[in-house]
Amino acid sequence: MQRKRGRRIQEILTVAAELFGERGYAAVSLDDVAERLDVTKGSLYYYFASKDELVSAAIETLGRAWTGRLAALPTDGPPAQRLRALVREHVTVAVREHPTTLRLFLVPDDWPPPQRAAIKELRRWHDRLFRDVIEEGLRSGDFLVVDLDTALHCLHAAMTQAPAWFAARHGAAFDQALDRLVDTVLMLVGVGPKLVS
Amino acid sequence: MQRKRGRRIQEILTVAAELFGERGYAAVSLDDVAERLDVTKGSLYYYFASKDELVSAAIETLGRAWTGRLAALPTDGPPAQRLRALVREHVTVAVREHPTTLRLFLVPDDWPPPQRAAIKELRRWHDRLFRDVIEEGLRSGDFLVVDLDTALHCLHAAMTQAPAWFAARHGAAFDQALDRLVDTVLMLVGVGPKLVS
DNA sequence: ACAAACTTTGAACAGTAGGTCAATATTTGA
DNA sequence: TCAAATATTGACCTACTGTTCAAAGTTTGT
Repeated sequence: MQRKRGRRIQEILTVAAELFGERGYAAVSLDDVAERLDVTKGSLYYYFASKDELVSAAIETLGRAWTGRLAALPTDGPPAQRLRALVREHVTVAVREHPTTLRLFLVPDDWPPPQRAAIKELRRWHDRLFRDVIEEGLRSGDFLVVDLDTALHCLHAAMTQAPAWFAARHGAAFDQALDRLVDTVLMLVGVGPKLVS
Repeated sequence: MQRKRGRRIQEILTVAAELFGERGYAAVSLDDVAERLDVTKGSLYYYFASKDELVSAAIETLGRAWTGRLAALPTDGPPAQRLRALVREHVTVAVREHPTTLRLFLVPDDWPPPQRAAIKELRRWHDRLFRDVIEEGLRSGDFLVVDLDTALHCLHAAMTQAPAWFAARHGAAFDQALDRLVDTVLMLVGVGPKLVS
């Protein structure tokens, strides 16, 4: 059945994304991937033509799922509420479901050129989602930034690093940390505690 | 002469820090390092006993120089001014003098255990510098944060990612971008444009 | 000028990497 | 049940890795 093949491929991609996310492209061998799947290296070549193709597919699958989660959030309501939801969802997905894949978004230079394009497009997608909300908030006067691009950079940086800080927190501690992160990054767009400059 | 040996070692460490910063530990071979130095791999072993020892030394040298630059900044004046100076210096050093070494501070998991300790201590040092200034600002009422640790995390994330954004900017464009970054991250501690929450 | 100290080389070694493939095992469909 | 399709193996190849080291080249002090 084609179904079965699809599932097997998905299994492989999940494990691959995990490993590459943990240790990076160069530090993970196909033997490593195969071992975690309890098969031998040769089997991987039955599904993927090369290491590059495997990692490309892993990145794309993961990115598609992630972007889908963010795009599924409601697009109405006040900008501050929407931005909070976006940040919340992004970090939650990162920490809870893909705790080891931050590297994909972190250091594009880590990856061979063929993969960089895919990663950059993924980042562009995410950027779009956040940019739209912030632009709306700026128009409505709910937000205030020094510079939109810079604010987005900082926002993205904070979220990308978050999984590393949150790795050790679970349950209530995680929720608490997430609350604080959301409130803190909202300050980047002028929402929250105020102070005269 | 011992002087000459010291200089040679320094040359090697500079090149090594560059390369490891660019591509990470696993992706850089000793042949790569040797090639950029126009020597053969064997020569490196005359100065360093192993790849690990070389990379350890590179990290330590770089970290010492960097921390020194930050610690040399004046420790008087209003907190906002001091924090601005710290961010400015940090990003300037990163972009102008060590444009390719962000990885050292970015993904500790990239490095073998022996090196992680050194990197973490380096980060602790940096954290101290920024934490002290922010704490002073909080006491004096100049700053306002949701949570000190979270604000520091965000600040650090933004600065660490900065070299990647700034890589393409030179001259006036760089200064402008740096200004915007400094103003933006200052919002994390409640300084700048205000807005009711 | 020359010997001692310092530096670099290049070959060699064992281990591991990505990749290939014929042989084998398993599943599927009729 | 049995042959065709699908999936997995494990041995093998070549290239490259970190590392060692005897030999050769270069600097230095006298």
